[in-house]
Amino acid sequence: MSSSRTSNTRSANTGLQLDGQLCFALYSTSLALTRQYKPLLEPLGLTYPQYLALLVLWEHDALSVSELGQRLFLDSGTLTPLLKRMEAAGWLTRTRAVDDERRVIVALTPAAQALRKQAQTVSRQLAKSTGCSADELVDLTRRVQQLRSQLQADASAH
Amino acid sequence: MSSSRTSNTRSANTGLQLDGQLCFALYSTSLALTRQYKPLLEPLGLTYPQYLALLVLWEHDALSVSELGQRLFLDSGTLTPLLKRMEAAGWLTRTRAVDDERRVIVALTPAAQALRKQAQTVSRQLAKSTGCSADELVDLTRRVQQLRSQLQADASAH
DNA sequence: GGCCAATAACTTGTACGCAATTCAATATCA
DNA sequence: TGATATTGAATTGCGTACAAGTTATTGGCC
Repeated sequence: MSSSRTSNTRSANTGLQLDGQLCFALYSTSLALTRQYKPLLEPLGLTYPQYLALLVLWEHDALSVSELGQRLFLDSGTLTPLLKRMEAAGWLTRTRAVDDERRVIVALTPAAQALRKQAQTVSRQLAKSTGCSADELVDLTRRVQQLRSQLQADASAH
Repeated sequence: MSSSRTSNTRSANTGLQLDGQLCFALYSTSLALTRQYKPLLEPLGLTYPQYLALLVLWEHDALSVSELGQRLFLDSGTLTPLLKRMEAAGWLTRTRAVDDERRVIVALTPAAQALRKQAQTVSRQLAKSTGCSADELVDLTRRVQQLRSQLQADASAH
């Protein structure tokens, strides 16, 4: 009667098996993706979070640190040192906004603009190593995004 | 249809939109999950990776560092300091194996064993904040796990 | 104008991840 | 057996993440 799931011989499921946890699946898969990106980004002198920042700025250049943070779901404590490293590497400039000197505007250099084409190759290679069809990728992405939205809604509800 | 900004639309997809990237969805959602866990684990004095280590050891106590690492997809560079902190906190012991002194066996203390019941509450609360049904969770987990397997297969085929 | 709360970014301290290296213990083989 | 290779942890160095606290600037409000 109280016997739980039919499938999967695992008896007495306490909800604490590592293998069954969505959280761990996302955690370990996200790290695996970063590892997959590394050899592709290393020749360009970029880390994965830095590449994400470029993705945002290629779409919309000249954002403030907090606007960038809203899109990446990261705060200034993470972004400030990351952006300083990217500035030192020559990918972007950081300048105080004239109308509001609290804001720091991040803008791409020509070097970063020129990098955009190579990045497409990186994205395509990654998509290939997932072994998924385009439709599968779109569907899975949407589901994971929806989960993120739900978590954020739940978090802000307290 | 020429260059310039915005284009929230799906036209001219170069594969470089942040929003469309599965990689970023997994990355940001994984971080969001860790943030969600934090207030639940903080009262127990645990971080999320430490909680994952406990999940493994609750299922199978007394593993070597590398066996633990295989299950968590983490290496000794990450685990050694993490396990030392957990040892200092009284959750586990680290002892050299008698038959092979290179191996370090990690075993739970009674305190960590006693924590298992409270952890079930944590897991259940998290599942609730995802807003997903049990079936949805199982399905999404399987898909993400499959993606992880595919990436690892691709990586080892380099 | 002067006071004060809010805001944006920066800083500090802790804890991961991971590549690369080091070190000790074990395994292999001429 | 002794030389050598391999293995398992630990260490080092760098780059995130993030909470908490600091500083400078701005926007009300009287």
